[in-house]
Amino acid sequence: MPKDRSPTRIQKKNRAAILEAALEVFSAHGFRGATVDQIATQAGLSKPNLLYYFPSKEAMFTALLSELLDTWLDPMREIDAAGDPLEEILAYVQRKLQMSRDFPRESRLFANEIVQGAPRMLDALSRDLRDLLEEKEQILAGWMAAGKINQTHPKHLVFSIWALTQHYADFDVQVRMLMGDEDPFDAAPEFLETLYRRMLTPKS
Amino acid sequence: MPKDRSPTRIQKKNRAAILEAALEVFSAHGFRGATVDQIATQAGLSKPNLLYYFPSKEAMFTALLSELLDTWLDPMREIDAAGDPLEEILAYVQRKLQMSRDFPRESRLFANEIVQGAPRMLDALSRDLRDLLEEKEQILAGWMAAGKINQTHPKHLVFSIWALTQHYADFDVQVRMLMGDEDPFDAAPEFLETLYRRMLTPKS
DNA sequence: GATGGATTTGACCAACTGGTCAAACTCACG
DNA sequence: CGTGAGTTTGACCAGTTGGTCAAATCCATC
Repeated sequence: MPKDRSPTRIQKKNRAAILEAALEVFSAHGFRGATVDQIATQAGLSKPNLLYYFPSKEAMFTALLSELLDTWLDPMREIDAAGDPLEEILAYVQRKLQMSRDFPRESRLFANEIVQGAPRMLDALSRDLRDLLEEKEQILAGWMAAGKINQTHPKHLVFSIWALTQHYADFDVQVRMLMGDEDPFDAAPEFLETLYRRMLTPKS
Repeated sequence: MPKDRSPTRIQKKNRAAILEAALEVFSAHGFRGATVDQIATQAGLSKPNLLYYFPSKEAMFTALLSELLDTWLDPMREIDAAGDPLEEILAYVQRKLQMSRDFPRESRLFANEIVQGAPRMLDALSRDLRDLLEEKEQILAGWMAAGKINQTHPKHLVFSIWALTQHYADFDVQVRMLMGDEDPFDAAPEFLETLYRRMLTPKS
């Protein structure tokens, strides 16, 4: 294992290559389904070399998670209590959808883990996600109480945004199989905008 | 492997026990993450005995899939072109939500497989699901053209129903972690009814 | 209650997997 | 350049896993 002094040029390059390869392999096969050898091959390194940089397969996984979770939650952090309620929500939906388009592997990494009970992620989630959701839930509830958007269950509203946007990344093969030539992401932005606009625009 | 004559009492019982155990284990760990030994223990049988009834782990998985897929698609088959459009869709949403509540393991089994690219399921899906979706899509498009429900992308509408309802089964641990004591399925039916009613009720 | 097919299993195997280690190699720096 | 820390790897190991097989046991039928 490399010393934890300031990382050398080589350390930086190899750690990055390993995490990139780990993302590729873990997101495609899940933790159990991925092998260290697969990751090594993908990274262009030998297996013992990987284990020189990370003490174990599990350490690669958790390092990857903690690196990604922050970025993953950023779109939600941007929801601004001072902004226009409906537009804030619609913009969040579009940011989240864009994440599914640009980072499908990250989405599938989380999906894989959560579907299987999130045994290696629940701690991180309850640490980072719980408070964030609570905060934004307050904002949504405030907007509803003020009549700025239609009344509905704030938590379920957030879940629905997650479900609808991540579906395009997590179930990509199914969606593409059923859509044939058409790119799902062509119509998705408008579909979701319409859905949430109709759902949330208060009856004047 | 038992003869494929009419199955004996014991064959019926053991095949059922194995498939039930396989559902439990595959849905929790995915195909690669599940071991034959786990399934055997869960079924109360020995490992060689499992392999007497199914030639391989893969055979157990595909047998399970083909047994479940039909039931899984039933709620969609019930959509009736002759019924009241909005009520037909709302009823479908509720049926699908009920499936997530009553059969979360089945939902997670499919989710696990599809997230990983559905290597063992894509054939079955494109055989059974493609035509069914196309048929119901026509019905939805007809309703929209007739002004019975609001205009929107029919395929994305169906995807949204799948995403929203299955989310409660597939991401169960996350949802429950964030909802604390409250049972997600208490408010979900009303939330989804409201969502689709607002989205689809045509502007009079 | 005998008998032959159906069922069950302990022992086993080869392949795979995560991880170790000592030896070899590379590279920044004086 | 020499040198020592940083990096890489071939060989290896122990545990796990899917699957086999011959022998043992069970059970429906006559």
